[in-house]
Amino acid sequence: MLKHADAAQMHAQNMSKPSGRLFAVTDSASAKTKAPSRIQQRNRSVILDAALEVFSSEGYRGATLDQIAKQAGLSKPNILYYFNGKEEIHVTLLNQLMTTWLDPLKEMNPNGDPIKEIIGYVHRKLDMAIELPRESRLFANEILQGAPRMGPHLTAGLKPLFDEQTAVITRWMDSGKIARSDPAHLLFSIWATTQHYADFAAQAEVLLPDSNAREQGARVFLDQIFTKLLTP
Amino acid sequence: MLKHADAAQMHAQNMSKPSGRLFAVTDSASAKTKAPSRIQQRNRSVILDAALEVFSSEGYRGATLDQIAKQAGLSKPNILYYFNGKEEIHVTLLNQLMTTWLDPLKEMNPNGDPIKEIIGYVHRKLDMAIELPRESRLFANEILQGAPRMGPHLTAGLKPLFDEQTAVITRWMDSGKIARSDPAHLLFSIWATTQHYADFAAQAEVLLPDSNAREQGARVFLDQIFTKLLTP
DNA sequence: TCACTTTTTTACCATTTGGTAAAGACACGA
DNA sequence: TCGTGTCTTTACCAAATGGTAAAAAAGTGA
Repeated sequence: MLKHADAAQMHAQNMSKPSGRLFAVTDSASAKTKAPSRIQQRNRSVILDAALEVFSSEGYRGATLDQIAKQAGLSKPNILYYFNGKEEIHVTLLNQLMTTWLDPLKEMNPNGDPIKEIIGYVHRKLDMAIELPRESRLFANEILQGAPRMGPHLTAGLKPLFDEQTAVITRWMDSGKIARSDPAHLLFSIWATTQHYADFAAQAEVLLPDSNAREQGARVFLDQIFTKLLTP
Repeated sequence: MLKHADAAQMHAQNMSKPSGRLFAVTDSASAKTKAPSRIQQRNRSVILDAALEVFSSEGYRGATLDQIAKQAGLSKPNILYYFNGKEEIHVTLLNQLMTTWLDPLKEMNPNGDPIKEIIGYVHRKLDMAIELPRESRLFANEILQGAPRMGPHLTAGLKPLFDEQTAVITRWMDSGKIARSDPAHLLFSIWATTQHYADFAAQAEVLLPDSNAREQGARVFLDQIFTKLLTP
């Protein structure tokens, strides 16, 4: 536990590193780290991709550095050369994820046609679940576990956007352009139904084996259920 | 890894146990184990309850026997006196869960009023998510991880019931009593929206802190969305 | 090519974790 | 109350796991 404290202090004092370990670029101010080399960029992203694979299917505690190393095609110490530890890798992934996750919601345009905007959001979310199932599961794992390392992100990142967009939806309802229903639960139901296809894929694959039919069926169904709900 | 094989063989040959370890009552035929004592019944259920708590919030690999022991108020070796290992505890929980999980779906009556039956199912599912969040999360964890120890259960238990009930729903649609939509995805959406309130509670609590309002809002919203979908 | 930095490997370590052996405490019917 | 079987504790262990030190290898600019 002292290791991190030591490293932080060294960094603050801008001391030279005694051993051959790269510095985490986590913080912002002071001691500007020099631009990452090509090797660094490549390996960091290889590691993050491998870690995404492992964390998303095993959860944080279930994932091991050995698994990640194997998946990345690197040795374990080599991985610890690029990241200060297992947790730092996980946190990095979570930080990246937050952006990806919030983007589609941001794109909802208050001035557009309400039904089109909301259905469009449903489609973007479904596309994400299908194209980025690992990200969806990483998120699901984190929330399932009580969001131990994402709590602040939810409060600082998601909550404001959520409040903003439920307000937009409320205004749409007030104007009579869509039928009235609880905007918060509307968003919940969009998240739940779309992410279900990534998070519960193991189940869906047993019950509806044809993956093309499943995707197509999901799209049609979600279109239908949300259109019916929203149509005044 | 030989331990299990040994134990299995010993059991098959009905040999007497050399050490003071209780036998798992996993199998059915042969070697009828004598009725469990009151202490045994109590402790097994205390352990299972503790394990449910821990497994559901940490996942299988994230959970440790020490955590379970502490939660149960027993020593680790004591726990291994009642169960042959971590996995056996987990499997026992999963087996119990399967029944609980399938029951509400079974209760859907083919001769009842279609909309009432389906909405009733939605309510039962929502009640379960709210009253048994640990079970919901245990299930979610297992499926998220690719259902490594539940795959057979899905195929043997859930799939037939799923096929049966989608057929019932299809007949209801054929008869014109409810609007047409994909029955499989209808069930998916019911599962997704209801379990969401247990599995993503950490997120929902940040976005909609008042738990009473949340539950009530969920009930009203789900009622509305599924009624609108089903009404011809 | 040479000196210097960055990257990778080898060889470890301390802790955690699932699990065991065996002795001791306890319960209870005879 | 005594003996037998049930339950619990103490004291371990081997493997797995996150992490480190330091040397070797590979790049790289001059």
